[in-house]
Amino acid sequence: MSLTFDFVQPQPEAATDRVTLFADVILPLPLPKLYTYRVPYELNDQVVVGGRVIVQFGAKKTLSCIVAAVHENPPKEYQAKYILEFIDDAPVVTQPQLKLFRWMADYYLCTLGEVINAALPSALKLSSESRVQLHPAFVRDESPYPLSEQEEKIVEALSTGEEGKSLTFTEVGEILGITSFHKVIKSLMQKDVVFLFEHLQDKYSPKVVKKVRLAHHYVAEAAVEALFAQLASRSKQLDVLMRYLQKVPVYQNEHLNHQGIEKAYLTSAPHLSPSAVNTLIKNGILEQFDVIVSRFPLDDAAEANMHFTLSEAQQTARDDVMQQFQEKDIVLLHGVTGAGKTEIYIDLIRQALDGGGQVLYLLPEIALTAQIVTRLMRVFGSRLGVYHSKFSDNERVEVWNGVLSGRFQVVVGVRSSVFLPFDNLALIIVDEEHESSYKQYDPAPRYNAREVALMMANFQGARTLLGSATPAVETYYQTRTGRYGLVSLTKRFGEAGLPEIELVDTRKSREAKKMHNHFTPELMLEMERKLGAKEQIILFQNRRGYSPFINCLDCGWIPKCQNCAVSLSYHKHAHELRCHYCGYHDRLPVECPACGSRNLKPVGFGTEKIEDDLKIMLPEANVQRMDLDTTRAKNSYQQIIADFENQVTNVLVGTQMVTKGLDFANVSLVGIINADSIIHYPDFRAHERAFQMFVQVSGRAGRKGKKGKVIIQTGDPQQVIFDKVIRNDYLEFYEYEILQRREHGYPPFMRIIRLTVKHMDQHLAERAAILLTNELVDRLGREAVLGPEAPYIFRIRNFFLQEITIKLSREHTVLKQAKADILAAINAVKDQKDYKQARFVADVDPM
DNA sequence: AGCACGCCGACT
DNA sequence: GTCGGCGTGCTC
Repeated sequence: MSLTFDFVQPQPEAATDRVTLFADVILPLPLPKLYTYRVPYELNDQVVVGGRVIVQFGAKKTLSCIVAAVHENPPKEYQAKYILEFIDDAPVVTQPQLKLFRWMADYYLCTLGEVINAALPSALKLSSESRVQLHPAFVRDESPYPLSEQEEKIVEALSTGEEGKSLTFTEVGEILGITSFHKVIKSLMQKDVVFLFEHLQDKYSPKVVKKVRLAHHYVAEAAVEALFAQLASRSKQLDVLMRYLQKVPVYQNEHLNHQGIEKAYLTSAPHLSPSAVNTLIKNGILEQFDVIVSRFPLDDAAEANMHFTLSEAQQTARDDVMQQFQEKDIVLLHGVTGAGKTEIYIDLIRQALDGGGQVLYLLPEIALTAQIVTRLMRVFGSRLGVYHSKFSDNERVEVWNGVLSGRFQVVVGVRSSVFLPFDNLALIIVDEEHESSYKQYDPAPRYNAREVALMMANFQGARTLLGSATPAVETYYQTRTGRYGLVSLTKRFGEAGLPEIELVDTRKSREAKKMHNHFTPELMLEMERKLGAKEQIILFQNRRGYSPFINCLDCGWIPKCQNCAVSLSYHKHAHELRCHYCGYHDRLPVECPACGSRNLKPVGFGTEKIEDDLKIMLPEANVQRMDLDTTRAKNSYQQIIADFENQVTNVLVGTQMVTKGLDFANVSLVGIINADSIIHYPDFRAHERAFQMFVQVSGRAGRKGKKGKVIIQTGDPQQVIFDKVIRNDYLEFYEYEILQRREHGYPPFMRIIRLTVKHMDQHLAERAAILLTNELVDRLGREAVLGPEAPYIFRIRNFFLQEITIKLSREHTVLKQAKADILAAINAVKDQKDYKQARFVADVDPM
């Protein structure tokens, strides 16, 4: 498939309206190619590449889609349908984005439609089933924007009837009696009159801030003066008024008044009295109103008021990065945890902004906390946009449009922020670049945001700074080949020493019958000691739930998931058995369904059991658990962090979540309950992941000058990896690991593409996989294709799985041809009628 | 992804 | 004899 994105500018000459234009359009569907629609003559000047149009697709569907190219070549085999409506007069997807999206579709073996689908917030997708609702902050007749007659009609329709009434787009069209109603909806959304109705909306309670502004009849200059005269003897009220005018100079620009000011601001200085403010409101001089704000405060005043100074080491590192950017586009900042990388980032961001460019700061989801956002807000104020997956769709659109309009020059965000419409990037920062959560797995595109960021920087001539305490082996390798620059920061900020790491042999303790549940005497003793000293503890156990399975002691029966080939995990709190792969859950049976015995015993342990045991063994401690189960609700994550920060809780038990980006000053002990399950994972990256995990958790121990302690429980303390963890010797770990990778032909020396064949019928899944393997071998050669093989968990959601691993050399030409071959091989199998129901998933660079 | 068209089982 | 099951193919 070849796509062109060349924008054929409609000619401004008189002949324009004679030209027949066609638009190639990206439909938000997993279709392998673009579709061509015809532009109505009279609307030739309205086509915009990157703008949205509404088209009829198939017999029944009208869809909004993105114009990818405009040209004059009528399709030969079919009659193009007309575009029904143009929504945008400026692109919502920019040219650089289209280029990037096309690269993503090619590289990750998916369709452009899938990329667009993942990229656009659904509010920009406008399907005809979408619904709109009056914006909670909208007050009739008080809108700052004039409404057209049509817009008034919709407001009328939405405000008659019960609170929170909503209309579908189709209904809006019916009310207006026109088919081109999308522009009206877009305009209403822009004016904050309506917003997209989301089904989850009831869960979303917007944060409301009380604001005040001058009543409108006082806004004119003469009126303000009269007001001063009127209040001459009320000094308290004058103070308030002065402060308001200082902040909102309505005498310079009357329109400033509409936005008003936070009520709290008027009472924030000691000489100001809240009662004076209330009196002014009561007398109708000020008026109070509510505004819905996003979770993170925008504060213009905070701008540039944070002039922290970098330590000497930080300055050196910063200068070094700058130096290397002269020659290299990509630099790795390898800094131990707690070395103060964030300050360096902030400094570099500031410089990039001063140069007039945009900045993207990527963080893994769990590291994008209120802590870091508040800190960045303080420096960058309203120029900072925040893109987080927990935000509502409307908030995401706000960031999207803010980037387009130039309102947001810096965005701090998660994986999906690589989709935002940047067109002038100067710097991208990928913090914790080794994190596997940068890789999206489930719906296509199965992209790695780090790699996409690098490509985006390449397209836009930006520099990329990768940051990590434990860089991915692939990344570090690139510093060795000289492709990436390298800057190392080895000292912890504030001279806090690295924690002391102790290995404890669980096998010995178990043999000596000294284990207290899953705790060695050493860990128990240390916990008691730290609690006595009023210090805090983090315990890491990489498995949620109470126990990974239940076992009948009499007949050996183990409950299994009915959809997947896994045992069901026991969740004691919910009193349930759950499948961690498909979400199936059931009540815990009272007796064994196989033999009727009541001897059902949990085997193994997860975070929930650790929490439970601790509550009994250390009754005086306040234990909190942090894992997927306790953080599902919207604010629970923040709550757990806050409680631990404020030392309401003493012990935090958690999964991976506790290892990332959280700084707690009072933590002096970190315990890894079971290191072995992490090391012995059947995957070539197991050692790397283990090393990263251990070093990252250890980094949580001991900050602010205190030396922390880490206890690692393992059945085999002799394993080579521990030695490197204890000495925190990344380099030694790297040298060891890179040898393995070279020897066994893994990344960074080879590129891996994993194909998964899925079928409801086990036999057909196997047959299809064998057939596909043969097709692949024919095209790529025997040595490039491994498998097929049933994965460890060979059945998920009722689909039997077969995996084929393809190893390719990293040369671009090889890769390009190989991908074409892979697609051809898949199609060759798909076309056989026996395998019509087989599904094929390609994962490029799997993690 | 949807949605229509089409060919085989249990019902008025 | 039909209604409807979902398997297959198409949508500019």
